[in-house]
Order: sequence, then structure tokens, then C-alpha cells
Amino acid sequence: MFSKACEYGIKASIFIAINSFEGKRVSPKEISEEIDSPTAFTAKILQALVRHNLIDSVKGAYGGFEIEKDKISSIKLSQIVTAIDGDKIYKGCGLGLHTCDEEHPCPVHDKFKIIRTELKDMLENTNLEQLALDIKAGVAFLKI
Amino acid sequence: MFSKACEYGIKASIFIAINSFEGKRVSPKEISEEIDSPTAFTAKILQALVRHNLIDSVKGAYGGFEIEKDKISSIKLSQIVTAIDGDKIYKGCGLGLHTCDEEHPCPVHDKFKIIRTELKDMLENTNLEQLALDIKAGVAFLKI
DNA sequence: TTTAAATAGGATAATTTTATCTTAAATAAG
DNA sequence: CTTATTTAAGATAAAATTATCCTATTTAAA
Repeated sequence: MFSKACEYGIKASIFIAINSFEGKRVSPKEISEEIDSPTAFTAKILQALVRHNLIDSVKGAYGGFEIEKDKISSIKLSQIVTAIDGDKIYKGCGLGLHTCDEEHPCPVHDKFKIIRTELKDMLENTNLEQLALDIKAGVAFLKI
Repeated sequence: MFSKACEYGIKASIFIAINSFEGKRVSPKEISEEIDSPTAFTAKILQALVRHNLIDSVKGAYGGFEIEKDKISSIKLSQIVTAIDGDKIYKGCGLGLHTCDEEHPCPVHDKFKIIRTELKDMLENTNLEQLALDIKAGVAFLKI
């Protein structure tokens, strides 16, 4: 469904959010250990999220990645996904046609539209705070 | 959502179905022209579909690919997808956890389950005949 | 039986995605 | 100001996916 990069990006963002609630910055090393991902690759993805203004980074000693507390509940899963994978998950044709719309639909256009809309709604209605709280409460997990 | 291989596999199967209705076998060349895909790669995918008994092939002169007429309405999209992409689209965790179930869910487990179930139902309730008829009727398209 | 036509299958190549490594730039503390 | 720490960024490598090519094998027809 999502690329590895996107999976890592989502999990990393959740972990950063959890720590930001406690005013703590985290490093790519800590993050990758917590979400079970390759460190350097994860760092690259974090760079992309910083460029998209979804997370903040502070260089130098005592630096690391963080998210403004006030912002955590406003960051939607959809923003992370589009920052990393682009909008193909929303726009692309299920069978890869260049043009696939009501006038020129692929054979599964209508059926896919329903599911893709549902996925879109889900991603747009899920924010980092919700997900972070589940991890903190121990009812959801970021690895294994 | 699906791999290129899977997209080609679905479109190729639909085109074969259409021709099989008319008792006509088709070659990888005809197929790839009709679905706008690389010929040799498409042929490989057809081989896989033959091995999974979803389509038939006849070697030699006047040979080609076909599907038993009676079978066309019984071949579900889900069979083609699993033959090519496996069952990861059904079983895999949305965030890539090795173990992701009710007892040990990832942060989006419940939300993903709904969508994945819907996708699964759609694939299991869509057969080749339905899709082929839409193409024949000119209300759906296999390329561009 | 020979020949032409067609799929099967293995080897190879190109591209994309995933992953790693090394160096530069920035920053806080001493 | 210097040093240790930490992210940024570019180069490179490995793996997976997508794509191509060449040779066997099979088959129908002449």
C-alpha cells in the first residue's frame, strides 16, 4: 500500500510526537531503534519531512527532531503520506492508465474510487496526536 | 496499490477474456499493444497466470492465450492479484510490522482493516466477465 | 517429415527503491 | 574560540522491480 519510506516516515513521526509531548528531542538513532528501521535511510526521510514543515530539526549539541506541541494534533497522516509518496495514492489509476476519469474510465474505476475515497478520508481524519496517545497508552505498537 | 506486473496481468486477462468469448486466441504482442505494456514482460506475467491455471496457453502455430468461456465469469480479480502480487495486500500490516493483529496492533490497524476488507471484498466480488463486458460495450478502456 | 509459428524459460540489463557511508554545516557548552 | 555533538547533503551501493533478449520446445500445416 505505502512505500517503506512512507511507513518509516509515519512511525518516526509518531515517535517524535510522543517525545515532543515531553519536551524531548530525538535523534535518527533513537528513532530507528524504536521503529526498527535503517538509521541513515530514516534520517533521509526525516529531512524530507522537515522540508515539508511537518517536523522541526535542531542541529548541534542537544539537537534532534521535534514537533511543536500545539501542532501535533493538526498534523494529519495524509500530509505525511503526500510529503513522502506524493499524491499517486489518491490520483493514480488502479490499473495504471494515464487518463482515468468518468469519461474515460479503466475497468475498475468506479470500484476503486470508493475504496480510494475511503482511504483518503481515513488519512485526512487521522492525526498524529491520536496515534501517539495509543502508543503511550500501550494499546498500539511501533515495532515487531 | 498494485505492482506494474499486477496491473498488466489484470488488463491482459480482460483482453484475453474478450477474445475468448469470440473463440479467438491472442499473442503477447497483440495483448501488449492493446493494453500498452512491454511485450516480453507481459509474456512473463502470462506465464505466471498459466501456471496458476487462470488462463490457458497453446503453443505452436495458431496458438496463443485463451480462457475457457465457461470459466471467464468465475475468475475473480482477487485470483489474478494473488497469483502475481501474493497476499500481502490482504495480510500485510499497513505500517510494515511483522506482527500486527488485535493483540499487537500497529497504530493504524483498525482503520486499515476496514479499508483492506473493503478492497478484499471488491476484488473477490469482481470477475473477468463483468470487466470484459464493459470494454466490449465501450464504457471502459484498457489503455491511454 | 519439414517448416513456420508460437509459448517457455533462462540470462541479462535498466530502472527504481531501499540502504549506507562520508563529509559539510550548524550549534550549544566549556 | 574551540570542541563535541548533531542534522544536512551528496555520493555510492545493494536489492527489488521492471524490462529485454536469445534460445529451447511445442505444435499445426504443408
